[in-house]
Amino acid sequence: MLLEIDLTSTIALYQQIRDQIVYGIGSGRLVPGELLPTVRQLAEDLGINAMTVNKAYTLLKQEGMIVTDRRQGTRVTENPAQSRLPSDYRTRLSLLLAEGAAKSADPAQFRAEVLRILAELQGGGQ
Amino acid sequence: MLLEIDLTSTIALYQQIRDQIVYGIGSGRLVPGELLPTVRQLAEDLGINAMTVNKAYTLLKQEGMIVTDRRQGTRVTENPAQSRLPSDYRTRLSLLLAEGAAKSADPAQFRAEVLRILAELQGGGQ
DNA sequence: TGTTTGTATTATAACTCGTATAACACAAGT
DNA sequence: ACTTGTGTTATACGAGTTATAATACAAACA
Repeated sequence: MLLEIDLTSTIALYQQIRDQIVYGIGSGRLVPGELLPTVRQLAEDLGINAMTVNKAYTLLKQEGMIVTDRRQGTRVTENPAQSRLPSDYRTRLSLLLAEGAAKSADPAQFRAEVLRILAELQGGGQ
Repeated sequence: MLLEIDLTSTIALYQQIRDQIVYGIGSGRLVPGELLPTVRQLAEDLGINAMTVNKAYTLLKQEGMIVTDRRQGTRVTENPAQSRLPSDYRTRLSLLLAEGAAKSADPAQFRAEVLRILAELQGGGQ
């Protein structure tokens, strides 16, 4: 998967990297077990410092998205299974859904929108 | 609606205020046209500076959630209708859904979770 | 005129971000 | 043994941003 960053964005570089990898995993374009670039390699490709990439990887590791071995490198986590979504995540999702509901005219219409976005994610992958 | 803030939280005070009002509107506990406390009143209730409350209100105003008049005070926006959700919002939702999908074992199960959270929001409101 | 509303300005301490550099620990290959 | 290539840790730094506050200003209404 090709990663791209926008140096002019207000979103932090490490956050952009993290977001794209999360999106890649969630959409199925990155599969469990898949090998990611090394921190140094990705840093060079993007023309940024390796510590910035490391920061993104550290974040993803804390989120349980990736796993690292000393020598093998970094891989997408094999066992995606968490029986129940973290309460922290549920809170964030609930808030974001509330925001969408507040901006929408009709609840049913908003519900359909959410399902469409989810289907698009899991289907096309982008 | 009673607002509460956590002074020890890492989330900024103005963000906590903003989030709770968004949640209130999205869940229906705050209805269009409803009058919100004045910046000074809310600041006093919470024991914080009025400018911090103003920052939350400014944010909400930019999001189109509330409307302010000089003398009348601040109200929940009357016309919730935006024909289509802002693309910015869709991007954020897509990313958050991707995160959830990445953390879930089964896509269908995750879909059901999302619908449950949405139903809980629009039904009980908490 | 006085009160109450939101707003603008300014200040400041704290934090963030990205970078840079270096060193470390580990595992595998040679 | 030695080298190589992983991720990791530590430290530092400077530009920029954030969060909160104190104060003063502007507008609307009774």
